[in-house]
Order: sequence, then C-alpha cells, then structure tokens
Amino acid sequence: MSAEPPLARPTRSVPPKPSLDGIEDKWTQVWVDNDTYAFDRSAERTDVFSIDTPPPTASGSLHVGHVFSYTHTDTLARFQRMRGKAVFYPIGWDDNGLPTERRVENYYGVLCDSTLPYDADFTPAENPPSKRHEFTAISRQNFIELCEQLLVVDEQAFEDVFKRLGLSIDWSLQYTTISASTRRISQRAFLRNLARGEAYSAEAPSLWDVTFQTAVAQAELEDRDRPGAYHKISFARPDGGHVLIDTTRPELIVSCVALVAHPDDERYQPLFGSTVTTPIFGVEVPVVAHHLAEPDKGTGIAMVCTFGDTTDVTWWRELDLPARAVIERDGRFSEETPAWLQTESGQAAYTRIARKGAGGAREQMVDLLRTSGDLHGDPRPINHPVKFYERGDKPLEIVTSRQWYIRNGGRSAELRDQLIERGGELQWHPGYMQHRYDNWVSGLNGDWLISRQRYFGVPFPIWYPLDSDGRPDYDNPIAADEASLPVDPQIDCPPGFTEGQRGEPGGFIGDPDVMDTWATSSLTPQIATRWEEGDGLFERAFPMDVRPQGHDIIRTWLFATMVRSHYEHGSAPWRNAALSGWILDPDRKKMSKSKGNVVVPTHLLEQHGSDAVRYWAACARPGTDTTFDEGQMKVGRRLSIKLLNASKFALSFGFDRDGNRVGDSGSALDPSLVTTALDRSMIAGLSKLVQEATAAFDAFDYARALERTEAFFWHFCDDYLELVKSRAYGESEGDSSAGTTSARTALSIALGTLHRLFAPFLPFTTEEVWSWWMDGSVHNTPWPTIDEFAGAGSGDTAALGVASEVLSAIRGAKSAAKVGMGADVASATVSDTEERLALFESVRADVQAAGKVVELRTKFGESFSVSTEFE
RNA sequence: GGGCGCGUAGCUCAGUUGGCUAGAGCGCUUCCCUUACAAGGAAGAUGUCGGGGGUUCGAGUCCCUCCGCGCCCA
Repeated sequence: MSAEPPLARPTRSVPPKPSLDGIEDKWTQVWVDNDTYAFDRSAERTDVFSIDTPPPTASGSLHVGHVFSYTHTDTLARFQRMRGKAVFYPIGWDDNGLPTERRVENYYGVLCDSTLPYDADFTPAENPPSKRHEFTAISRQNFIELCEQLLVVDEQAFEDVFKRLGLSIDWSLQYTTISASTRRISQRAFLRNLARGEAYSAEAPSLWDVTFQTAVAQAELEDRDRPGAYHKISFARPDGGHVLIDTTRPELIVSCVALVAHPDDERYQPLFGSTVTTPIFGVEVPVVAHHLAEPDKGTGIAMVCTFGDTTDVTWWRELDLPARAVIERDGRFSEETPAWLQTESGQAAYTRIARKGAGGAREQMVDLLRTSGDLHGDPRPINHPVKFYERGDKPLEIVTSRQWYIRNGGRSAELRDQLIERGGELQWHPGYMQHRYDNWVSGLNGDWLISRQRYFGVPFPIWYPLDSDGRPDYDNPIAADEASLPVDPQIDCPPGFTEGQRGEPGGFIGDPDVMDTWATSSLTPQIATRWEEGDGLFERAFPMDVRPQGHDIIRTWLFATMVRSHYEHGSAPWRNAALSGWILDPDRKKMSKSKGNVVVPTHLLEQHGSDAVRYWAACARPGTDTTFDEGQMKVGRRLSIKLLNASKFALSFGFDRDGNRVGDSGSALDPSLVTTALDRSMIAGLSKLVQEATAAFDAFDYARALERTEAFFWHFCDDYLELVKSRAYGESEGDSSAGTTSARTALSIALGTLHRLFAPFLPFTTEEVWSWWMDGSVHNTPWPTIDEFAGAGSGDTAALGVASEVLSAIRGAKSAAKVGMGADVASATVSDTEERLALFESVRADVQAAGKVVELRTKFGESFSVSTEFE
C-alpha cells in the first residue's frame, strides 16, 4: 500500500447530465487501485467477518445462477465491511476433478491413458475429433498439462464476470482446488483422518460408472425414470415344480446367488431352506427370507444377484451369500466363463453374453430363455427409477473394488447423531434448510467413498509395499511424511525406498487413485484460510462466519465440510449457513446446462448494467427459487437512474459534507439544524428505516433491507422532495433562514444515509453519486446509525404522512380536471379530524407550495377529504 | 411412502409476534414535455388471499383436512 493519494479519483462535482454509462469500468479500476476490498491481515478474529465462498466449477458454464447467488453474498459482505468488520472474502476455483477432465477431453479430443509415457512435444489437434472413440490417447502428465492450460482461460472468464458484477472479493485471496497448497492441505487432512482411523480402505462392492470407469459416492446418485420390462422367469424346484420370479435384469441370472422373499409371505414359507436351480445355467441356489423383499412387487420373490442393485448388496452382506461377480469395470460381462457354471449347456450359454454390455446380454438371455421355455409370456414394459451417476449417461453398475472411505455416520448411529448435533450449532438462513441436512444425515447407509479411478485430482499420499511375489499389501499402506506434502505417489518415492524399487518384488507401488472433488472441496474453510500454512489467516478467520451456497448441495458440500471440520477441529466450520435458491426459467423449470435454457450473464450485465442485475438478484428472498425476470432488471436500472437524479437535485442546493456553500449556517450535516416539522418527520422515518435495514442485514435478510430502503426512497422522491422543494430553494442561494437551512440539511442527511443503505446493492451507482460530494469510497464508510440523527429530535412520521395524503388528493383533483401538475389550484379545503388537522397545520405551508394552492382552508370533519376549486 | 417448501391482481412477488379499507413493481387506461428525472412524472382500474372446516371480538397470517405444483429422500 502506498501513501500516495488515491489514483484516478474524479474531482468532487455534480455532473450536469448524470449517467450510468461506463461506471462499471470506472469504479472497478478505482477499487483495484485503492485496494478498497483488501482484507486487513492484522485484524483480530473478533473484528473479522469471514466468508467461505463457493468455488465455482471453473470448467462449467457460467450462467445467471452464479450472478444471482454471488450477489446475495456480496451484499452481506458489503454490509459487514461498512459495519467496521475486516471482511475475509476469498474466491476459489474448483478446477480439479471429473468436470475438468471431461471438458478437456472434449475440447482437445484426447483421452488419458496412464500406461503411456509422457510426450514432451505433444500438441493437441487443431480440429479435434468430435466422437469419443476417435480421441487421441495421451499420457497422464500430458493430460494434466492440458487441464491446467484450459483452466487458465476458464478461470479468467469467471474472474472478468465477477469483477464486472462488482463482487467485493479480495482477489489476493484467490485459491484453486488443484494448486500445490491445496493438494498439501488436502493430503494433510487425509493423513490425519487416516491416522485417527477416520479414513480406511476396503475391498467392497461399490457404485460404479461404466463410462468414466470410476467409483462414485451415494451423494452423487440420482434416480432417473427409464423404460424397462418385467420378465417372468421360472426357477426349477427339486421336486419338479417351478418358482416364478419377476426381474428387470434377466441378464444377471448367471450371477444369481439366491431367491429371497419376505419372512411373513405365506406363499413362500414352505420354500425357505430349500434350493432351486437357475434356468439356462443350472446353478443351485438357496431360497431365503429377508424383510426387504417386497411381497407386492412382481411375484413377491426376487433373485439376488451379485450385484444388480444396492439391495442386492444388502442381501449379500446380511444373508452371507457368495459373491459371483460377472460385470467388469467397463460394464461388460467378463470374457472368462465363470467357474461356478458346471453344466456344458450353461457354459455354452455364457459364451453368448461374454464381453457384452448389459443391454446386449439381456437380448441374448431373453432369446435363450424363450427357447428353453423358462420365460413366461412376453416381457411387460414398465417405467421405473434407475440409479445414475449424476454426470453419467449409463445406469450405474455395482463392481467390487478396493476404495478409500471416510467414515461419515453411514455405519455409525453415534457419529450420525454427533453430526446432526453439529448441524444444530449453525444458524441456518432460512431456518427450515436445517431439515434437509438432518434428513440427509439420517438417511445415510454407507461411509463416504472418496477415491476415484481418475487422473486430474489430488492423489492419495499413499504407497503399498510389495511382497516377494510383487503383490501389494493393502493392509499396511505407507503414508507420506507431512513435511513432504504435496506428493504424487506415481512420481515420488515413499520414505525409506528408492525409485528403483517401484513395482519390484519387495519394493512398492503408489496408490493409483485420486480423491473425489468433494473430498478436497470439503476443506474450503481450511484451504481459503490456509490451515497450517503459516501465515496466520486461519487463526483470524476460522471458524468462518458464513457458508453461502445453493440448497441443492447441502447433502454434498455442506455435509462433507461439516464432517471434515468435526474431525479436524472438533467444531462446526462456520457459524451461519446461507442458502440460495435456484433460478427458474419463465416456465418455472430449473435453469441448467442440460436443459439448454441457461442465460449467459455477460450480455445481461452489458445491457442492463451491473447494478440492475444485482437489484434483480437481491430482490429474491433468501433460499427462494426465483424466476428469471429481465423486467426486474429494468426496475433496478430505473432505480439507479432515479438515485442519480435525486442525488443531483438534492445536491443542487450546494451542500456538501464539509459545509461548503451552505449559506451562513455552518456545517450542513448538523442534525440540530433540522427544525421544520416536515423535515423532522422525514428524518424520523429515515431513522426507522436504518433500524429495519440493519436488523434485516443482521439476520442475513438482504432482500428485506433492500425492499425497505427502496420503498422509503420512492416515497422520499415522490412526496418529500416535492413538498420540500420550494422551501429548499429559498429566496436565494445564500438563504439562511431556518426553514431553508432545515430543508437543505435534511436533504443532505437523507442523501448521505440513502447512499450508504443502497451501497451493498448498487455499488457502482452509489459510489458514483458518493464521489460527487464525499471523499473516499462509500464502501469503506461506516454503515449509518440512528445516533447520527439524534440531533434532529423526535419527529412524528405521521406529519409527512398527512402531507402526502393531502398532496396526493390535490394531484388526483388535477388529474381528474385534466390539468398539469404545475397548474394552480384556486382554492382547496382540507377536512379532517381535529387531531389530524393539528398535524396538518405543521406541514401546511409545504403542502400549499407543492400543490400550488392559492387559498388553502381547513375544516373539522368526521373523515378525511379534500375539495378543490380551479379558476 | 416419508420430509421440506410453495399456492395472494393478467404476470413476478411482499405481507414480521393474528389487528383499520390486503400492498409493490411490471402490464393496462387517462392525463402532463413541471426549473432532478420523458429510458420521466401524476392519477386510475384490477383480488372468492388454492378449496373446506375450526380457534378467536377479529384469520392472508394459527390449527385440522383436502386439492394442485416443486424439490429432496426411500
């Protein structure tokens, strides 16, 4: 920071023709030059407000939903900054993981093959192929280089939009989820989890995406309705009879290990304990009972295969059944004929499904079953929910493999309860969002699978010793030293080994997997505050004050972050969780890339101006899904223009904060100079507004703060400005009569307050008008307090109310008479109760001037009315 | 099937612990180029507050129930 005066600061003056054109570029540059939003790295924790900003997926599309939710957070940040907090407002880019890989694959037409050697001269094709099978295979290192190359471009695009939007981020606090520092923090946290027994590896059936060939976690599942068909298939009983089952996956008969029915199902009770023989393959399997079998579904008895779905996994585990896996990592049936097929005909049948995918194998099986007469009737088409990886386009299979897990309560009621309790330590905004967290945690049914068989991510800092036959000993992994982090076990050597021992009997191999993106992004509080990285930020900012995020990722990001913090720090990672809703298109569908209804924000910002777009975003109540509405942006634009013009007008009386050109009355902003009833009434309303807006912001309700401020401002313009105009003009510029000084002072106070109240929402417009008459940035100016107006006495808000009502009635009469508002009213008679007429007396002169009423009379009456006479 | 949210003017939405005649903006109609603002201003019309029942002096608001929509989970 330099001691030089601020650069590029326009001189103070009100432009003759105020305009919003170019204010984004102008003020963005000034804020950068002046470090307006820099975090004070020497601040004490109690003076800090820290924000765990969501790192957008850099490779993802930038759409109006980003603009929406990030604006919400920015209004909170700006409010806290003006309240005197040192605001820790970082930004991160979530650039590791599958989305980046996929984008790089498609962008350059490449696929990663870890078995290939690095090619230092590799350059991607100019016109890459569009079909996946034509993509070029490249080495892991080449692939990672391409990822990094493309990310630079993607992240710059995000940065440009966020700056243009006016987010008051401290850009020096940028992080990425693939940087060395992040890899170090992520690996460190993992090693701590491992040492405490919170992380473990296991060989187990897990959900598997056959396209990406990686395991996926429960939180990444989604159900999609897909057409299928029930096939009624007979299994032979020893006594010559048959048992009929219904299945949507006849191709899995080869992996059938049992039939299962509900223990109470009288139809099948006689069969429990007996065996049946599978059709085509002739394998003998037991008939067993389990409460998860659904008597109403199909024939009420199901075949258990290893593995067709997650229920099969449960049955397999709880009923202690053998594993007869046939589907490989690519989703195809294994080439080799399974050893458990004893009959020649069964072995022959298998050759027809070997190396086929699920669909092809099903066709073959149906054909075989028809021929053998084991298929009863035709398959009956149904629509049923099928589990998909949320980014995948083929149904998930279940494949047994070695994976890393973090315990998350899915297998421990005690841990589950602890995590629900942690959730209760947060203030949720809005409060009902806590239910979603509780429901998700309560419904977990397995630990968190964090390993992915992918390339662009944080590697596990783990190696495995090889025995004398070269077989890895997975039960005794070698962990990296914390001091050596970050490590890549494919490149770096484990402690006590040399590179020559890699892959050799008696040597070691590196863990080939990377961590899932969520396993790293669950550490954003630690990453952003640089946990144990030695620069003191963590101590100043953790636990963080707020986690803003979308409500759809409570189950993933919010929950996972809670788990990591619970383990590492024994506390919740934040004090507040602020949930944003979604943007819906005009048909009330969620905006998403896959639906093709995404609106790109750049042209919106150009067309309507950043403050107008922010206005639209800030109008949405916290947590509420909101319809995309350019009409609201036009309203925001109008509000900004109005603020320019009203400010110009109020300032035309020559006041500034230093009291220059005030006439003879000293400081323009001395509230004790506000002596007229109308002005005091307005100031009383302003005081109430400040209290309401502050309370709303304290409760994270930016939308209410905006709504109240805006409503006040329109009334201020429509009524107060009109009513005070004549008195404010005074006899001359130098008029220092009490009434004129009161008007001019009140206008200045109101203006200075409104500029600040609007500043979190309209940062560009308010900075522009602020610069006309004040030094420094409005965004570093203290938030208004009611103490500032104490000197203006205890005005009665009702006085301005009565004045407005009468003025409105006079306007109505002019409108009915089809004359202009500038026309004189020859005479007007206000009739009202004694009490209200007394109030009216205090504002009578202002009303008479504003209404251009030549002769104004009052008279007592039961109810309020105004009668008028024109010439 | 369970959980959560939503249903208020033609449209998008406010409406805080129950309290005067239910509000705003857009759109619509009429008028006005008025010395802050015509990309403006003023005035005006527009409602079975999803249906039914209950509590209460009083219900858009609280309770019950039904209907419709959305999201999450099984």
